[in-house]
Amino acid sequence: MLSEYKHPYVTVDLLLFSVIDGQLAINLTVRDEEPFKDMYALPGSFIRENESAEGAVERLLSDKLELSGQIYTEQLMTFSDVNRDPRERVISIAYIGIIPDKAMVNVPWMKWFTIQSSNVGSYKLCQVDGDESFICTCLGFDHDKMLEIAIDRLRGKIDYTDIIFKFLKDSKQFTAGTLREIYQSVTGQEINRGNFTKYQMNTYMEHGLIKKTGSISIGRGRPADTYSYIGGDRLWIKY
Amino acid sequence: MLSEYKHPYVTVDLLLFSVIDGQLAINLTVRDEEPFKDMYALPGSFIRENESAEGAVERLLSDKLELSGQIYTEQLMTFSDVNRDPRERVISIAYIGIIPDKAMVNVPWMKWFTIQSSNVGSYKLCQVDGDESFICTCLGFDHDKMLEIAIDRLRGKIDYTDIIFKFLKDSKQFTAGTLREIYQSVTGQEINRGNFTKYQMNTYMEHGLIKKTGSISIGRGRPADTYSYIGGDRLWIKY
DNA sequence: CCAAAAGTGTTGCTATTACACCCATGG
DNA sequence: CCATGGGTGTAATAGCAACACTTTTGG
Repeated sequence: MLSEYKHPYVTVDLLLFSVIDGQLAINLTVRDEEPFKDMYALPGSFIRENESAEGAVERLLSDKLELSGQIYTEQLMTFSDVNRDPRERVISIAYIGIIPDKAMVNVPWMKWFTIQSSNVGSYKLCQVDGDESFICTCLGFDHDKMLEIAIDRLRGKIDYTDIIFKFLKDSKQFTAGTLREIYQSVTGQEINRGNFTKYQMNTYMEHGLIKKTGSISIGRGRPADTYSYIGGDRLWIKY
Repeated sequence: MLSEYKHPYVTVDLLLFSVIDGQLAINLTVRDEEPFKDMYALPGSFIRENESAEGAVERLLSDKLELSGQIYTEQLMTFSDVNRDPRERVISIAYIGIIPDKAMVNVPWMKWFTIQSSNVGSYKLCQVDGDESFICTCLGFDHDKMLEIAIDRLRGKIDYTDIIFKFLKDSKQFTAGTLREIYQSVTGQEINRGNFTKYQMNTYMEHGLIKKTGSISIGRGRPADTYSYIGGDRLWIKY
């Protein structure tokens, strides 16, 4: 015995993001039991004896979300308020996850909600593909707070890391326009098209994150240069 | 019972920083029992049933470090590798703390070590006031990793938050030179004196973090304008 | 009077922004 | 042939870094 105190439960909670129709979106599940029954909340799981928090997140991704393959995740922060779960003392380690396509989550109990920045510090969640398209203003537990912090983190990191590329459906073949749409969806603000193509794409290239493929993409309007993400795991720190 | 799995121990570990003689320094304690007996490690404590992680950190500060009053702390991240403690399964939530003066810690079991950036990703720790002034290259548990991450965090945040002011011995009366010394100690690189006074101090003022007191500080050379920190709790996000 | 420490000004460079112009395609 | 989307150029501006010069004190 290292300490005489009762051990808390420890869980991981996952904030899985994607971009849907030009808007940042989060994947939620409706709670089917108390507490917070019938409210939406983040998917989560208890950490088992023989796994790390990262391991629990991986298991959560494959078991509850039925997502296979490599999914980008990073730790957000840990929430430990004594009464954050009304039943028992539960400490939760929150993780951010990013997937490029909402269709990758293919289980009926998970729903996508687009995130609209309304007032400062609060968001409107609007269900995607919902027959009802209802608006959700409040999540179970302290998941509202987690969401706020996670969005701040995403917005902060999009300028000096390579997380933007985790949203790409095809990271080996994409255009500046595609990347710009993601950028705008995450930050919630418009960025000049010409400048993005010239400077942002150029900076990515200078840092060895992407390269031009040489081929072009066809569609409406002038064909666009396509790029390929080659930037392994390393971060890109500006300057 | 919410889950059938054995609960892990949960602790907080504290990375308490200060600036000593123009160098970033960290407060460590020598371990008096296994594992890692006689090695240096971060001070830590188990989280009790009725307290949050923040509460445990406060208790750690007052009980083990005998620090009273308001100390700046922030969560770093959580470490959950299954075997990070060889005895039992222990998850640790690491916190960063900052105090302005090494003399505030006044217990014999805590020692200060200045941090010298040597190669990339590794640091040399050199004991302060040590009769021996020995060099420590390795800490117990995964505390080396925690230290690395914490230093990165400090260096990253010093440019766009107000943590620099937490190092000030007297936040109501300080000079640009004092602040510049802290800046250089934390980042480990020199910054031009004139520019710091002109631009950095000006930017702090424009963001309402500090104001000129009107009085001047005397000493060798031309008296310096003094400033006062007025920036409450809020962060300062550049631009 | 001189060294030390501090405030302030100048200059050039770089990054960012806004905007304009032209290009290549599909319908 | 024209709307649409994409590449590229230009000019103005803002920020940053290096450096020089001046100011005010203590010894």
